[in-house]
Amino acid sequence: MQKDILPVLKRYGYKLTPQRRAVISAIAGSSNHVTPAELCERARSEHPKVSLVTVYRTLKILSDLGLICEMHTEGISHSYLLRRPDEHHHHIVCSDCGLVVDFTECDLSGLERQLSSETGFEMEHHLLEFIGRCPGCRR
Amino acid sequence: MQKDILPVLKRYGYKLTPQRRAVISAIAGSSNHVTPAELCERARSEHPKVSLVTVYRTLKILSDLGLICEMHTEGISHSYLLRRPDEHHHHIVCSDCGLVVDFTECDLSGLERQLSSETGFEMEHHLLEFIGRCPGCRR
DNA sequence: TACCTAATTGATAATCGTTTTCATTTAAGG
DNA sequence: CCTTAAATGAAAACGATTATCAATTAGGTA
Repeated sequence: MQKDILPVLKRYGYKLTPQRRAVISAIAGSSNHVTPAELCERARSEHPKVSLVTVYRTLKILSDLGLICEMHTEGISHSYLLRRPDEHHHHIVCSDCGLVVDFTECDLSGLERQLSSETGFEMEHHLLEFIGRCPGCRR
Repeated sequence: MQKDILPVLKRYGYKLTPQRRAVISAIAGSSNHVTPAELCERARSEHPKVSLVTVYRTLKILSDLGLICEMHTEGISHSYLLRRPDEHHHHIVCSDCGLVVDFTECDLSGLERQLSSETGFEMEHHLLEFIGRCPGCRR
């Protein structure tokens, strides 16, 4: 997890401050999507002096490097998740506890081809997310 | 378009004020998704005294009645589109001009069933959106 | 047509999430 | 160690959205 992230930051010339380590460790240790405010709280349990501003800045870096996914589930504030599979993938999100499971076999190429020829659109990308209840929350 | 919307509002006891008519006419007359601020501007061309607050309130009503779709494309402010097909449907959005085309044939039931059995999730709904360039913007 | 009343409006202020500013601190290479 | 550019946190700025409240108005009723 962090073992993968930290060297990447270093390679790009970012300094490995305790605050950054705490934020990264917090997001890497969560299998749920988290908002910046939640992430800040979790990071503080590891390093009490993490400011929300630093959380935003760290998320910006991770996002620029393609290391996190922004979730599309509606809500007031954005939420993020560590990018786990390297490949193109999508998410299944539990509407109850927020657990996120990744999946990579999205075969939308047929639908995409059909819609392209019907509408004349040249597709660039797509956005797919399943929302449901995870085994744990179903009892 | 508006011909469908106005009676619904009336049926639910909402008053048909000139401001509301202007907002509804503005969103009904657009085949692009619009932000509240854009909608306010367009509504003002019909009724100069439409306040942004009223736009937000009207959007809230339309949303509660299921008459508009909230778009998932990232951005600072939300954007909305009149709900055109009654059925379950999704959108193809032009990344250049914002044109939105609806489609109803999304056969995700196979994928959904497969993912359900693999993960144990009980699916509630899904979110699908294609982003591409429309025929006009491709020249 | 002329009220009546509850719903609606707009101005203003409040709120929430996010970004910028800037002076101080610090990681990390020499 | 030293040095320096990068990173930090506090505070303020900012943009989108929501709440407050007094004044206006749609639409039913006398």
